Amino acid sequence: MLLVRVATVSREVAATSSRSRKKALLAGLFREAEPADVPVVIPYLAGRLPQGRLGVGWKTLRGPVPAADGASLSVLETDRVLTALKAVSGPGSQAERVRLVTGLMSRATEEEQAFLIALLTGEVRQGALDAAAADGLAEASGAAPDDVRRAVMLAGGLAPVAEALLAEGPGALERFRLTVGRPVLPMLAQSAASAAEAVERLGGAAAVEEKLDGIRVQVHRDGDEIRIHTRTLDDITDRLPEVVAAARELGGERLILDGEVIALDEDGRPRPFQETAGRIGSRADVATAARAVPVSPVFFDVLHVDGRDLMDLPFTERHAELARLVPGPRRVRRAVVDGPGGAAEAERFLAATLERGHEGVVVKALDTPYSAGRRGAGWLKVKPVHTLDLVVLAAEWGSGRRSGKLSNLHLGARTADGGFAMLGKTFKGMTDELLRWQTERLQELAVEQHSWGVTVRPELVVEIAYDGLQRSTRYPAGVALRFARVLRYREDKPAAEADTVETLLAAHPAVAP
DNA sequence: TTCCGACAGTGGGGTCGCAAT
DNA sequence: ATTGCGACCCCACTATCGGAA
Repeated sequence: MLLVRVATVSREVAATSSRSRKKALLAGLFREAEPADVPVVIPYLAGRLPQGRLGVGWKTLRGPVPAADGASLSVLETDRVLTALKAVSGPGSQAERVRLVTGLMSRATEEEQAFLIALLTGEVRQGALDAAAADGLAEASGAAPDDVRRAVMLAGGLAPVAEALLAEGPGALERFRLTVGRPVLPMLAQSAASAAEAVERLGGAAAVEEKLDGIRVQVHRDGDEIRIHTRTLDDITDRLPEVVAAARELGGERLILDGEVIALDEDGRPRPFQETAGRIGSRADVATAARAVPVSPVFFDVLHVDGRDLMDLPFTERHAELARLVPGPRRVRRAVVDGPGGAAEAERFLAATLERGHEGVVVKALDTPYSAGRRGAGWLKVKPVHTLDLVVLAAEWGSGRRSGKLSNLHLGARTADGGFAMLGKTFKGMTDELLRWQTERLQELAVEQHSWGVTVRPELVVEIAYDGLQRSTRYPAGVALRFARVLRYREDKPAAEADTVETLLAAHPAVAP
């Protein structure tokens, strides 16, 4: 198959807002693909590279390359070049990457170039990715959409399912079963404003579990063989020797466990997320990193035990197995609440959890199965929200559906000398109406136009929600906001009454520099 | 007919490893 | 030794389509 077919279909998918039309377009091309093309075409149309990321980003792709006149590049030739690109390393590798990319681009038409750039940067914004591709695959193969999605989730990706389905038909789906050693997409949680609201929404008995601010892991044990995967299924086994050792101490020979890895102090209090993340990101000298910042696994779910799949069982039953296999200190603390006092009890558990230094809680329905790969309504996370009144210092032009709108705000707090210190940026929490309004308002306040946006007179006050402070080397106060989002503008409030760096630091003494 | 679940898009800060400077 | 890029951790929120109610 020629690359131009994929590029054209991607453009057509992007052009329609109808999801059923997107699905039909994807299905059409899936049917058209030869068996040899399938492992490449399927990921391409889901906006992914079969090789994963290649070490090529915007900067590497910046040089414009004259486009080819006619479409001659095949999907498989493209894939061969990108496989070669992935293998490049060592001194001179950057020049070699540029050489390979330039060679590929020079053989591509303008439309193909645009698609390749989007693919390489991971920004194929066609309004249809994993879920749409799975549905398209179902339509193309005649399999039931739910069965395809389940197989994709169990396989950890679309490509193997697509190959089997298109070669053998719907019967091939039976092969995709939960397998120890093969990671499954983890279940995610929705958000709730309070523990009481979460209990209310679940309507009935619920488990309230502490939410640890670490790295999500899925641990597979097959006898002495241990594998550890992240939320995106990356294998990080080699970075976590102490977690491997801990997993060997558990009950059961063949297990799949879900949990969090976190750095704790001697007294069991959590260290800042930045320390856990730095430790788990360290690959070069694991032994040294592990001595400096040891981490612990803490589990909250189990998907498989010694030949029995537990994913479809109610949480209560899965947790009973977990308690049998994993000792208390290696399990997340929890309380089961029920009845009229349940909401209040959940709030008390949340308060106690925060007191111990943790991030919040996850409230879980007791009767729901493990919805792998989904943001299930049976898990609701609750974290405390802080707010500040900050001053807009600048705003950046948005992209995509926000083109032509001032979107990303630079946020400042007042300083002792009467100026403002930037604490971070945010683009979150804005409705289309608010984007329109702030674009107009900020243009009125603009003192300087840049290619990236505008700087403004520091007069507009905006109420910001955030999850906490983190240390920063980038911002002048030495701290930055974590997960900042807009709640509302405070036109009633002059900038002179906005919050100060001093009060912010006082509110987060543990993080203050 | 209205409601709501699921997806995709729009980007945020930090940290590490690696290559280039 | 420092700097810049890319990958990958953490992530919140809104708009929209289409099936559920």
